[in-house]
Amino acid sequence: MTDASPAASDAASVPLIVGADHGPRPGESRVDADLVEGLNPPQREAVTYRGKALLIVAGAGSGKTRVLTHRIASLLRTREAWPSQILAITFTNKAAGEMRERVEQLIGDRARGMWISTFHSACVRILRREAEQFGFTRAFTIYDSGDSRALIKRLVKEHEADAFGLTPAAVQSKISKLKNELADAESYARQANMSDPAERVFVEVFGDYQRALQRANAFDFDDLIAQTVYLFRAFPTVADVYRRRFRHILVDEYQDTNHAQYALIHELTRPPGADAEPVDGGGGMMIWDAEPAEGDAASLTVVGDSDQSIYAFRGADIRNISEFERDFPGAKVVLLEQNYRSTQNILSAANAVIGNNFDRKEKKLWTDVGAGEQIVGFTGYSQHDEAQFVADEIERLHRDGLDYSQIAVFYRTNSQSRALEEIFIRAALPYKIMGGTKFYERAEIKDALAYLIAVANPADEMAVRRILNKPRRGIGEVTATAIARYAADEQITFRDALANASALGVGPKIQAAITQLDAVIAEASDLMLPRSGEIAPPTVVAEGLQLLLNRSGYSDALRASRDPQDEARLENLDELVAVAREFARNNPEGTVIDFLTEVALVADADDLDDASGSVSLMTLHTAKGLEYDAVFLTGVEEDLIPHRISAGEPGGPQEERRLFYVGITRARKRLYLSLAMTRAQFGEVTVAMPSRFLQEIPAELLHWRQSPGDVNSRGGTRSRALNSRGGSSRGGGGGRYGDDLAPLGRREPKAGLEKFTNRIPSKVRDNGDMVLAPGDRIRHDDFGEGRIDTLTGEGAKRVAHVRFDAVGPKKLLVKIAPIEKIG
DNA sequence: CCCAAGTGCCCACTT
DNA sequence: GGCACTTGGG
Repeated sequence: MTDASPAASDAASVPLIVGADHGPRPGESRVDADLVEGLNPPQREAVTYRGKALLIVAGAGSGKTRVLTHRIASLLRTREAWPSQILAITFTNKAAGEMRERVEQLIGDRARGMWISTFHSACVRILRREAEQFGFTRAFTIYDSGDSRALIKRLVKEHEADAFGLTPAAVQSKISKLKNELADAESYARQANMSDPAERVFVEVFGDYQRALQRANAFDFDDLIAQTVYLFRAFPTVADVYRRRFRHILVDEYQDTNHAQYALIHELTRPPGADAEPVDGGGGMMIWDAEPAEGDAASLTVVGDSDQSIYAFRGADIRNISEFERDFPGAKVVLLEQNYRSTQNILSAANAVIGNNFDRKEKKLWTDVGAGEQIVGFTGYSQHDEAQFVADEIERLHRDGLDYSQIAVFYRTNSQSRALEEIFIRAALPYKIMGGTKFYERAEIKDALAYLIAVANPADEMAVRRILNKPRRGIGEVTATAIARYAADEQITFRDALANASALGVGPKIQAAITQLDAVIAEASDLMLPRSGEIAPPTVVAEGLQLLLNRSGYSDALRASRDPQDEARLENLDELVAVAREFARNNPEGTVIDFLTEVALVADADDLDDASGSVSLMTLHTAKGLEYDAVFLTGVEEDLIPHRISAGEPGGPQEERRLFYVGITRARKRLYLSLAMTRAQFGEVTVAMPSRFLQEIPAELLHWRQSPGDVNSRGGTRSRALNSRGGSSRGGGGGRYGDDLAPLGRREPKAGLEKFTNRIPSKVRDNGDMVLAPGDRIRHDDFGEGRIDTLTGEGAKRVAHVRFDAVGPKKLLVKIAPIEKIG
């Protein structure tokens, strides 16, 4: 950062925004006793410290949310700050909601007016206010990754960029990375190697992309942050408005901030007036000019834990937190190490695992609640087996009195949820998939939203193009191009060109269709866009949406369809209308723009509290910040965690370890680590190996119900089975299995099947080199008799396609299916 | 311009 | 094993 050398920055100083009639009284920094009661000394310090910069290094479960909320509450209660002077940034909307709630619990209505939101939401608020300053309108659209991908795809095609090896995905990710670094097409071009044709084309696409966004009056996700930074840098007086307003800035999950977010925080914590033209006018006339507040930077509190940094893939820069003290000389650092969440066994496992990351500040979580249960390990034969174990164990926990809502199942990749779901449905276990809500990504929902955007932001050509032929109106690519050309010739927007269908030189039928579409959008606009001065009734968004869907024929087309899926699509649209109604209830003055903002930014909105009574399923990333009595960490396999793709990336395996660490530390009382020996991927069965992270857990902490060695073993390897407590010998590799990771394919039939007394023993087997041919009859333990149709794959992956007499066709992995040849 | 059938590619994580 | 995109015939 640049010089943060506020003249006044000693600890007790109080922000000095004193309005004429209201404002906090300076000089009070008493913190009410109840706000520090029950806090340990470092927590207390983190709540009461008053200085310009505070870093709270908060280990997992160390009560950081409590500290943050109490800190905010104390600032408000002592009147050191008004709510409107507080900006608290959280990582998710959900976390923001919870924080607001908890502050309100502490101090009631006084909390109203705080900005507690994500980076993205905060930036949208700022950008909507200031959009006119730099060529946008406050009705701008927010493009999600799908939207920008569609746009980039078109541009890549136009530039024939794929000829240079530039795929849309690669271009998108490169642009995103650059924006997170605050680079734009021009600045990138200046330092790019422009003799490389691929670079030249990329720069062109990047530039076109940005111009297209501008023309569409739209920002992509990354722009929301970056453009706010540009705005502040280009318009110091605008920046000063927010610098004067936000006197206390608090940032949660600071380890996951990227450079743009870091820069934004720095812009906001610069002393106001430092780089502004002195606003003239004789002095004293400015709203915010009550004080010699010039030169007084806002106070900054950041909370984070570098061991939980898991978003490097989207530009998170761990240095933001590790170099905080250098960025903010004189910063206070408070370390929270006492854990109030988990048992010592869980913490010891977590400490042991994360200790393998080099280049980290030593930090050891501890608790005084005692050792607790051992961690339970289980190796399933397949992912279904593994899921069955999870389901059975959950049922047992539930029978023992644990509520479903206190149980969570984590996995590395979203695709792993399928097997779990299948088993859970069969077991009638109530579950809910958190995050990963694809609701707003469904085609019909995106279509409906595009209709709304066509009304709210007619400049957004992408949205209008999207609905042009939905439902089918006979308007294809040719017609769309004609419209675009006409719009360009006449210097009007694509949307306005629809009003002049007769001038397009298209057939009468298509003309009529265009005119009809234009009329529907116009009618909805009349309804939904409040005339100046008027405030539309809150129901107007839901009504307008309904109108658009009905009058456009969209709903009718789905109703008339014979595709059974279209019924579900209709239901989804009904749900969207219901969301709009709910939105109106919560935001009586909410406009269609506000509604679109919410659905664009709140992807996981649905999981606020309706997970009650259900087991929660989610990715490890989604799990961050949450906690459960019992946690199942599934798919603990090489290539999954650490993920295959991470292996080649610098810092990849370390980040994967942190992810694993995050998963472990979510558990309060019980932790289960499970894996499968085989896993179906891309419709093909592959052999899995135990994750290297498993051997980083001290053997005495982990009790294997069924170890990889148990499933895998045959004579001679058992003693080296992974941390095997069941194994008779622990000699040799000391429980390590580093050289014992050969896929089970090469195993021979083994002795000692009787040892698998715990679960599904009949399925744990190895058929060795059973030779099968099409036409052979076999008997399966569960499916009965059947006949082999075909065989595919080789070796351990050899698959038999079998038609069973009783249950029909099935695919079986020959190597290990519980089958025998008959006849 | 629309549809059905075929093929290629893919599945990291998210605001 | 599933989706997105292409292709060829109405």
